Amino acid sequence: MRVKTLCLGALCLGDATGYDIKKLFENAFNHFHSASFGSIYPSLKKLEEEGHVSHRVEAGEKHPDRKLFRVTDEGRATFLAQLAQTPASEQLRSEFMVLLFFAHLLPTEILQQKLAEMEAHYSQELNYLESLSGCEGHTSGIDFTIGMGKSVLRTKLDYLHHHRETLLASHQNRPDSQNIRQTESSS
Amino acid sequence: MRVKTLCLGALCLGDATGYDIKKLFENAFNHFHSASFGSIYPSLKKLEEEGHVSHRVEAGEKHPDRKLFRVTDEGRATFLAQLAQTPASEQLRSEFMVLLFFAHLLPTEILQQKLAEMEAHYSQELNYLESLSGCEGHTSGIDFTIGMGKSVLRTKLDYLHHHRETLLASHQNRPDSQNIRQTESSS
DNA sequence: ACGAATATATATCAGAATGATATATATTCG
DNA sequence: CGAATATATATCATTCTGATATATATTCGT
Repeated sequence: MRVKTLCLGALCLGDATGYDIKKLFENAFNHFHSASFGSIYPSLKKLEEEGHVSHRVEAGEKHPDRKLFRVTDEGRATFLAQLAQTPASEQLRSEFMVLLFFAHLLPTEILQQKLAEMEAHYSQELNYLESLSGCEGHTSGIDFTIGMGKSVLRTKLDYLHHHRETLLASHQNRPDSQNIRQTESSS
Repeated sequence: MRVKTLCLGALCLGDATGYDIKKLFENAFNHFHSASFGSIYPSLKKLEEEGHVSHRVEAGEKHPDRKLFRVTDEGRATFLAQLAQTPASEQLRSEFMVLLFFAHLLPTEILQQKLAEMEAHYSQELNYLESLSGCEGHTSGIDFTIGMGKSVLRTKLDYLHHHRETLLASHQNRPDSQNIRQTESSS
């Protein structure tokens, strides 16, 4: 889904600045999507050119230059249509699994360190999602994403705990574990 | 991790063409990474300019124009160093969860359809990973990624099965469910 | 009270990646 | 025997990221 569409959706929840939308992505969308300022601001510009949103400047009050965007009726209709047509899909991008894929090329101590690092990230994200569970005002759909996110993270942590030692043991005994430093050469 | 680095890693497993590398990403990396031809071919070009890989043309045999790439000693060392420095991290991009986040704006039947669609994808990917488990010749690291992938997919399917009906029920009873077609207007 | 760090806020840009498209041959399959 | 699929390389417009620039307000420790 294009960042443009995502911005339009964000504005369907209420008026917001580009900065506000970024914060929404960092908070509510945290565990399943992200977008940078470099895509948000140009998106808002295009949305306005297309008549999907309008903006007024809130100046003077606190900070200057607060461009508060609002979705138009036409923009709202467009978002609804695009949303209904968006296929349900997911794509994981895991540097962690790339590391595991090539783990036989790494020293065991580095592998150990990467596993610990990933575990820490998982725990941190689980904590975050658990803190979100406490909050009120969530729709049932949002609760579903949080609940699913928590279940997945618990599964990942469990998997890590149950297979960590086995992995490390077989990594240390892997064939070629000496060939990392000396590649085919008999120094 | 840059596609350039990923290509270098792929070539550390054996000589390959750009096409072969794409196939590797589609098969072995399937559940945790992807890359398109539009990034692979330019990456190989740059890697060669930098002296990390070399190539020879395999012509005549079957198809013409098979550019078979091979990593140089320097390229292998570079990849090992970059791999060890890569932080363990993961990023999910889920259109499915975006749909759930905005589910209150959709008719219940569409939501139902999206849930079914996602379930089908999960099942399909689980089947694929289970077929990979049967194969031999995997390092312990690769087995770990497959095992973790399977566990996560089973958790997602379980979550879907256990919360589907509850979500659908509360979606049908959500406030504003009539306001989707008629926005504040009393036609 | 003061300086540092952080938060609010917008904007641009180089570099990277996607997804589509073009081109061409070989193989498989009904 | 024609269609579809697989093999193979390459380019390009559009999109996105991550970094950088700019400026003010607030918070926090000392």
